Amino acid sequence: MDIDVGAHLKAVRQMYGLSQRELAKRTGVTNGLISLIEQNRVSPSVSSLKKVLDGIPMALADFFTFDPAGKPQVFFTKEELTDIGSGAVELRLVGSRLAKRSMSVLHERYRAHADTGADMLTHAGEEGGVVVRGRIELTVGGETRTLGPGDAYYFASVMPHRFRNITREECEIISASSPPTF
Amino acid sequence: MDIDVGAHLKAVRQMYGLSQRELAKRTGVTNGLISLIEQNRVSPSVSSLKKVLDGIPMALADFFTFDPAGKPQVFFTKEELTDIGSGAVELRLVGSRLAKRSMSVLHERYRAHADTGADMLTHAGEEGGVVVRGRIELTVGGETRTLGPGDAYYFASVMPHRFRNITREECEIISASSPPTF
DNA sequence: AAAATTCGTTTAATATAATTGACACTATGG
DNA sequence: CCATAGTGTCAATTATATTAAACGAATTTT
Repeated sequence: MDIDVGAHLKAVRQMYGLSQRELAKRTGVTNGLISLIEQNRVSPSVSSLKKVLDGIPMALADFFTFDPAGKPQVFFTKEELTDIGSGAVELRLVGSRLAKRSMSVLHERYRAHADTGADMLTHAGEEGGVVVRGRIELTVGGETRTLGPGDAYYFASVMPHRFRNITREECEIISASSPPTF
Repeated sequence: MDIDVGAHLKAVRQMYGLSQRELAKRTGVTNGLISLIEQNRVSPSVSSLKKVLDGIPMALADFFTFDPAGKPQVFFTKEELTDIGSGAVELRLVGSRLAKRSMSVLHERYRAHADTGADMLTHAGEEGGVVVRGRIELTVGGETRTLGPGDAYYFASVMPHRFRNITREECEIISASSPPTF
């Protein structure tokens, strides 16, 4: 098991300040079962795990993506964004590159004629963003469009994609990827 | 059950061109069980579902977010963003509210003195964003900060949080939540 | 202090999931 | 036409999840 279902459930339950019995009452399963699950002495059926999570409430998908980490930094001034610039494309990540999280939020700046390259990017997860300033040419899975301020995109990152600034002006984008790319 | 685990597994399996027996061989689970699961005649334990998905391979989280439907929209003009405005806080979602995805990417606009309310929000997942224009006062887990253009935030959404525009000018933010809030 | 809550854990009984080994069906080829 | 190998399903057995009730420890009440 790559995830410790028991510890995970316990963390989630406690984060919501619920006792095993309180949670049990809202869910239609017994407190004893919740105890056994949290000790990893049984592997709950999907249907009972669903019942338990319904009482929190939390979706199954959320449970398996949930990260019960510590207390990371919340606020970031623009100077505190970690710079992961690579040439003509300046990338500023919200939060540490190392911290465990479920997303990358990025402030991207494409200089004039910046290009992520012809050998299209492709990786796991999904990404989306909104253009804040300037114009960008985006190619996703064969299709190409030019987006201006206020325009947006969202796609599964397995689709080959490429960002090109075909103008003489800088272009700024706020984007997010899940799971984190950086 | 809000999701049909059986049909879901069948769709995933067939998408990868595997027979029940082929999949069973790679997973350490019997073909009979796979048959029963797909007919929804049993609710598999998390451990057995995990074993099955390992043979594909696919993570549990991916399984529950997976959408066996067609290909979604990638590009969005600002007019195509789906408006989910609620009074003084204008929210524009990238992509459909219904489509299955792993994030919400939002273009948020806080009118003068807009406030998400004193009864602090709290929900599953994580959210982050960057301020594009104006200033916003953000409270997360007891701590309060005022952020300006280029500043950013990132936190687990279970922490009680509140957004307030305490200025006379509009404030614009690009944000993302994972898993999707909307 | 003793009694009453509340907490998480445990045990024995029961319900259900999972395995095994067969079955019926389809297709392909000798 | 029969043989062989593929598919998904099913009945009986075994293994395991789940229930209901009781337990001991730690707090709170009176």
